[in-house]
Amino acid sequence: MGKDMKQTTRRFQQMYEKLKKFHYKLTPQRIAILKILSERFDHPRPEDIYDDLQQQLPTTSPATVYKTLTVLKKLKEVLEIQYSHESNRYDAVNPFPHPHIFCTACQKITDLDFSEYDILQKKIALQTGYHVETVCLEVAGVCPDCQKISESFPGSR
Amino acid sequence: MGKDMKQTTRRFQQMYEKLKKFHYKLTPQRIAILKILSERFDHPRPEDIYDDLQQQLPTTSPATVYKTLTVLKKLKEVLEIQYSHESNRYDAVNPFPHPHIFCTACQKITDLDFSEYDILQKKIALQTGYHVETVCLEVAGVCPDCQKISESFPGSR
DNA sequence: TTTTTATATGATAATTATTATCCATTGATA
DNA sequence: TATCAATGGATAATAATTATCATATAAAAA
Ligand SMILES: [Mn+2]
Ligand SMILES: [Mn+2]
Ligand SMILES: [Zn+2]
Ligand SMILES: [Zn+2]
Repeated sequence: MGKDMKQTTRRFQQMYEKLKKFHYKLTPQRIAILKILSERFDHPRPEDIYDDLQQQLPTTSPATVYKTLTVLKKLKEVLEIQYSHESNRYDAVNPFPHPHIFCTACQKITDLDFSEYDILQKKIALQTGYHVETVCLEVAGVCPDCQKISESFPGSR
Repeated sequence: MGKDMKQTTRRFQQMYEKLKKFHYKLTPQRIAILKILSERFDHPRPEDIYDDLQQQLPTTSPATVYKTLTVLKKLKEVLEIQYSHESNRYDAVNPFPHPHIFCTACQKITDLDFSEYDILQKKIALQTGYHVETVCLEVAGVCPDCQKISESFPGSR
């Protein structure tokens, strides 16, 4: 069993227990969604989750996916990444606020490992006098892999 | 003439000249929208701009507001601040990318004067190897004024 | 185990911001 | 002033999400 597998199982169990603790019903639909969420490291959209779900429970409705995400959001078991007039993306693997970086070439969303993110909140609070609640840092650019490709095919974009 | 007035006039002229330079027609609708945009420091939504516009040109359509904003966006004369499933907000007073802070109590959006924003891009590029194109930093919290109010009325929120 | 019941599901409609379409109008140029 | 491509306005289309509501069901109670 790989390390990802262990992490996946643990996240599934954490979410399962959280739902139980707060007396939400553990329906087959919800259990399937939890499993999908715990296995997807790529910040899926509701429709991505719905597509996966169709494999197992073909009668499920998209509304159920949205409703389950709403519940998990309330319980802070999934992080919602909002995009204007595109579908939201969700991260249940790491549900705590963290920054992301989006590659405009290959469209991949990756957790941004930016060491200073955690102290940003304090710095901003100090400089502005605000009581800071959320710090949303979303970066876009071209990933190293895609830079290599565009070097090999100059002028292709 | 106050300082804001001078700044307002200058921004109007800058936008006006930019449109002219790129051979966009200077219609009464566009001129009115430029004036509104140059005067509003509060990051208005398209519907806010439309409401103001109704005072002067009551037959204007919301589509015209959207189309004009699209043009100004392309010319980098307005900054679009995207909100998921809420209206976008626009800043033509300072059209260059900059961070904002939103007060969750009074709903005010203010330019975040965060001195380290400009170097964020380089730091992230260095740490990740990405060619960074945009850095979106949007903070939410309670502004100093609203903190005072909630001290005077403890437990009111 | 059966009964009960509050909650969840699924089908569908509603909502909302934005974009697309299309024809009549008009600003800019000659 | 005549010309014409660009623009405006009315309206339809789009797309993600949320609301509604009758039916089904997980879980607690009997
Ligand atoms: Mn993430
Ligand atoms: Mn601003
Ligand atoms: Zn890439
Ligand atoms: Zn405030």
